[in-house]
Amino acid sequence: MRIGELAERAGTTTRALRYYEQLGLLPARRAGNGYRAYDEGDLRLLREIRTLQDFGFGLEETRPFVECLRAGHPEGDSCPASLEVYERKLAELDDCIARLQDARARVAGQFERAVRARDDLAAAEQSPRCELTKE
Amino acid sequence: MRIGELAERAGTTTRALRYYEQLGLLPARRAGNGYRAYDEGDLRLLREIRTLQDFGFGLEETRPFVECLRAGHPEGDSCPASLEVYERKLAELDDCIARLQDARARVAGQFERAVRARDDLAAAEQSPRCELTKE
DNA sequence: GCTGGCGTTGACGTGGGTGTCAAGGTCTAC
DNA sequence: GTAGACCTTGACACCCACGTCAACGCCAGC
Repeated sequence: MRIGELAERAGTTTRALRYYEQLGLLPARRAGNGYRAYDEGDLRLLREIRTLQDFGFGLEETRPFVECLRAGHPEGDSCPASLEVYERKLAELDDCIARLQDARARVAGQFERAVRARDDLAAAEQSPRCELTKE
Repeated sequence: MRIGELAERAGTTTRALRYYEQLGLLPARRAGNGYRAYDEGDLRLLREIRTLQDFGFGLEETRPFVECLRAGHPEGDSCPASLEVYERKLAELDDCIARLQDARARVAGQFERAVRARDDLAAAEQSPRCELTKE
């Protein structure tokens, strides 16, 4: 299988595959003419990479999973190193979510305060009868 | 006030201030020698920028707030354009949080499945008495 | 033999907010 | 006058996962 076919079957691009090879993540054998040659195992590895990326993993974080599969294990997450990446990722996600929720709360607070200020001002301008009732 | 003093008082760097000027976000007057000259009003604008950045706003998103202040309003969020940015940001944060929570759930699911698989395998290896009891 | 569709490598661009360096000008203090 | 702290502009570096383009090689079909 050549690069174009693999890219299509995995739903990615040839550019990405060349990049993965450059990182040493998905090295390819070469045919006699210099073309990259892939097999079904590579497709499996590539699908593992894409799935993890979809979860928000960086490419380097997918490496333990790929190497685990390449070592012959049934799943990419059958190895301790992969489980550690899961744990690190969960902690990272929790931290990120917490920070975003904090930011959201602060922005919401500012927004509500600003809206109240605007409405108060509008009310004051619309009813200067307060002045009249005082007089 | 020159650039170094303003940067220090706002807790940022001269590099950032030059960048903001390049964006037209915080233009500076020039002294006779070509040095940038800032006043207290600029410090106020800069603090607005830093506060919003702290909330996760991009620099372009701070522009309506800065222009609102520069137009003489008491707060950066006294203008409708600023309120719109708040609303857009809240929607964006909600969307981002939801996607992260979804990713977190999926990773957690994978993690738990992988741990169970590992433990099942360990249990099977540790007690091959099943074989003996069969015989 | 020629066209078109594959493949190859290499290099630069993207975005955001700076860090850092180079090569110089300006001001203050001694 | 000179050292040192400040300022100026301009330019390149960073991160990440590629997109895009250039200039070329390989191969199948007509």
